[in-house]
Amino acid sequence: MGIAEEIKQKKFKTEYSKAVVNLIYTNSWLHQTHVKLFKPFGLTTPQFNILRILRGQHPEPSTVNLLIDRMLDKSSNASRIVDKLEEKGLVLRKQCGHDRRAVDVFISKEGLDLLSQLDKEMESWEKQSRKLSEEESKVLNDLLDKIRS
Amino acid sequence: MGIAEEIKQKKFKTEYSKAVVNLIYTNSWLHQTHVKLFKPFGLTTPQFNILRILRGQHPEPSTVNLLIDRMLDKSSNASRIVDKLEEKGLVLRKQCGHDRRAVDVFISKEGLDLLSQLDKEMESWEKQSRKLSEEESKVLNDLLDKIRS
DNA sequence: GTACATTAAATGTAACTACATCCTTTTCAA
DNA sequence: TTGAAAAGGATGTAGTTACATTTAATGTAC
Repeated sequence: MGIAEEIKQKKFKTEYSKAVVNLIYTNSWLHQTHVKLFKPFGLTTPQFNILRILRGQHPEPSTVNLLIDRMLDKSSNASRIVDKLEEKGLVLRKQCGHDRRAVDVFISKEGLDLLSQLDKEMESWEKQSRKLSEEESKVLNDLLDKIRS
Repeated sequence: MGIAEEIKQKKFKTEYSKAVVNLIYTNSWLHQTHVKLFKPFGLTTPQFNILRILRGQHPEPSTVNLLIDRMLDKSSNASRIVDKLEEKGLVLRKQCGHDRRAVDVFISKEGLDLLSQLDKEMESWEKQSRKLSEEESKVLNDLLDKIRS
């Protein structure tokens, strides 16, 4: 079912304005599936995102500023997300050696273990529900990059 | 700049998993621009979305359930968004004639006027910042529809 | 008609986001 | 060296979302 039927809007002024709506709608759809996927593991989507960035840096630490810089959703509060992850024992905070304003954030063993479980979940979800080929995905990536350019 | 450079993630397992991240990131980018666009008019993005649905139905009313059904972001609370719009005089609520549980929501003259102002803003924003042709937009729409299929 | 399930919407609440402000440390110009 | 500006992060708060519960009206089986 196309976006027009989905939200019962018959006409769009241009294909582009339809694409803008479609992007928002598809993102919302995707977000719902992620929420359902992460919930059994007690993680929200921003928490998952931060954990993945930390793993990307591992074993090097990340400062909070680096996390903000790389977060997908710039609007959420990195400092407080790290609070939550720390409470759960998934990350560690240490004062940075050479700049005492900065904080080094590390992913813990528990964090890495949780992520590797989630990797499996994500992978099997992708396999099951994936509708695009690699070539189609490549085209989509190029178009999305172009929108923001 | 492609998504990989943008969030400094060098490698993705598949083009599809890259597209998933790209979709989230691009949506966030788009959301920021909408927030900036609507702010001078005192509207949030869900409020704008609800107003547009109401205009689509106008002069027929919409029930709250219809709004929920068509909202782009299913997670937000339609009833409370209508509260805000009502406070601002942009919509009216009336008890529905033949089902007294239901509420008919109408867009007001003020609401229509505000939207037509915003239309102009949106249009000039689209003209300025638009990077995709109609054909490219069409391809994007098809791919997004396919992801959700 | 009466009881029970269902539906439409509103509301309570805990958590989260958005944004401003604060605190501490660092930088840098005079 | 010292005082102002800037940077990194934490925190306060108002508003919003997520989700469960409540209230009221309708539908339905008996």
